[in-house]
Amino acid sequence: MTKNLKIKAARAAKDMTQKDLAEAVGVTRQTMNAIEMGDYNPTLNLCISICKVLGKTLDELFWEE
Amino acid sequence: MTKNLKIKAARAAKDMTQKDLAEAVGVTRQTMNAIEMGDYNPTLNLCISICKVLGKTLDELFWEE
DNA sequence: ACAAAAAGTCTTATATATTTGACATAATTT
DNA sequence: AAATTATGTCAAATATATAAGACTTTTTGT
Repeated sequence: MTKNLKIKAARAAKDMTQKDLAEAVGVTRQTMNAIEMGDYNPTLNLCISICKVLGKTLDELFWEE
Repeated sequence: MTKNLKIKAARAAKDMTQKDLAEAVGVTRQTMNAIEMGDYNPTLNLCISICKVLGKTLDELFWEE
């Protein structure tokens, strides 16, 4: 699996730390970190929560051509 | 959670049964059924596999406004 | 250069996605 | 109408996502 830089970028755009995002989404900092690092297979609901907090869509954050 | 009719429709468009789709995706028929029934929180990788088999995108199958 | 904050990594424990098998009902086919 | 196929559902077992805590490294700020 590959790093998810889109989340990192969207997070930066909102000036949020991994911890901030994790709390906003209701998940652990370690989980958020693992997702960004790409060694994780998150749950759809978690993906959707992340999207909503960051104001992005599933395709924008989790789809790769 | 609510029924995922988008998957059902995309599946119908390809003339695939739940079992067909499940096998193409490498998952159990029960799992596919549960996802369509909406009482499930599938994994991102599984969602992506479903999308690829059905020729759709994450937003098209799993995003709700 | 130092201090503090943020990010990355590991281990153990817990919650939950997914499997397997079996059975019931709905829909199709002959 | 009988037989076959597709769908829906349940219970028990297994695999894996996520939690919690501790520690290291990297980045940022002063």
